[in-house]
Amino acid sequence: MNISENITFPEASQEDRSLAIREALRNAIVDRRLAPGTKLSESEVGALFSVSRTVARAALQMLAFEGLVRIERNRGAFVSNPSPDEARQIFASRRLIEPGIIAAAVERITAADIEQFRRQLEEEQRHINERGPSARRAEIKASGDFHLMLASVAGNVILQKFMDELVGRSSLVIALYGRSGISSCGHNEHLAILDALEKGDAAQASQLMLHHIDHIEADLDLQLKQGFALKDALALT
Amino acid sequence: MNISENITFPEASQEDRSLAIREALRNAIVDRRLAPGTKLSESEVGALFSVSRTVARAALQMLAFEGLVRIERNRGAFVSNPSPDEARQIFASRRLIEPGIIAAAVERITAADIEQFRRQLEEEQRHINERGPSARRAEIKASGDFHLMLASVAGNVILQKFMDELVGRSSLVIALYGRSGISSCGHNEHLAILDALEKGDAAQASQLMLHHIDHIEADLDLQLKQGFALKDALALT
DNA sequence: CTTGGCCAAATCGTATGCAATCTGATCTGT
DNA sequence: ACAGATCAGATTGCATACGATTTGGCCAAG
Repeated sequence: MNISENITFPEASQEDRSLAIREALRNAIVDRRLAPGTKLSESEVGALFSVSRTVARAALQMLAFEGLVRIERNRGAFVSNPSPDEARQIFASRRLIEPGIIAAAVERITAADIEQFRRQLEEEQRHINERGPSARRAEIKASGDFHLMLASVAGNVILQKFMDELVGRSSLVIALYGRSGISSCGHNEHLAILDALEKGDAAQASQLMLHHIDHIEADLDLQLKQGFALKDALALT
Repeated sequence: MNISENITFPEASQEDRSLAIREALRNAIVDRRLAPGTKLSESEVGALFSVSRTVARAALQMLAFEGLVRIERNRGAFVSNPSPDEARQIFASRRLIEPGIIAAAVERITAADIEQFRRQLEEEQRHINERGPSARRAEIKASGDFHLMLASVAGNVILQKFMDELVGRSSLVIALYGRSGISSCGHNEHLAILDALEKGDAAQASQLMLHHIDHIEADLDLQLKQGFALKDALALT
């Protein structure tokens, strides 16, 4: 039990490396640095992170479980290219789950939580103010984080896991089908939801959340891309 | 492209073997042939199914994602021992999701679906009539299958996946905390739900489903086991 | 010039080997 | 006799090796 061993900085890399790779790839996919359809070869991923194919493979399989990549037998892993129909199912699922999360969060939220939410929303505002593609990525990510924090406050780990998956897939869908202009309006809705939460008004917060999800989905170009779906049916299904 | 190659019987075993192992272990866990806390060593699982540790490990990791096993680093995989609190979260999640599934299913259910449901419910009834531990296992499984069929009819693959996980975990919880006597009353509730679905009455079907979930949860011994939770905090948490 | 089949390169699926870590049993010193 | 350290056995984490499958290009026949 050498103390020196424990003093080594909190073994960040010592942790499961496949988890770190999963996280890095997840961010890259959600940020759209990795375009849908991109092939993620096991050897390539392994080489990028200086690990063997074994651990790269584990990371890819985790992402496949989350729906962010699609694995075809003997062919490899590809960044998911969710169809418009899948996108609608994602938002339908969120409309079911998020009001329940609100209801649970209202019961448990603390003043400290609210303070943290406010800081998070300021961060979000900052990303909205800067323009440019990388700021837009950060904006999508920050917007997702708001919903994840909410799920965390709700205190139901299962719903939290579901929201993890749904937010990741939503970010991918927004990056794919989103129109750039209007998405910033979501920020005000986040603020309004937080205010309702602070007042303890679960019903209003739920209503606001539902409208918020509606707005996000309405901001997508799901109909026009049907011709697109035809094309990538030939290209990569 | 030899035709003879295609004629070879649909390579059922040639498919991913880890998926088959996952399924087998999943059934064993849900049927309670594998008790919570049981260690699932990679070598042991591999030997049982005549595969290498690699594929056994993949199966165990999939089960860990579903929450049916718990993997501790450098220690191995164990059958999950969900806490009463976790059980409550599972049912809270189901109360959110299943009414939404009902609403979607009402729109899409066909006469053929209803016919299939009726056959499934007859099967369920048969298991209830026989007594004995193996019949009880089959009863729990059949009851879960009803909910899974519902999710399948709803046509939302994401919710379907969530329900897969929730039903599996519920079965584990029921096997752990369930009182044997009353659970058969669930069958009538399934019938009532199906009737409401057939009439196209989504509101009533949702109400019935919520009550059904309430009844399942009320049938559990979640309070008394808190002393138990203390004990297994020392034993294997 | 087009079409079909064949072959090689690349990639995946799986088995196995080695190092690291944990468990729990023995041994020693007080 | 008991407490704590040490060591052996077992098990996991990871890397690598080998066979299987797919892919894309080349060559030949029509």
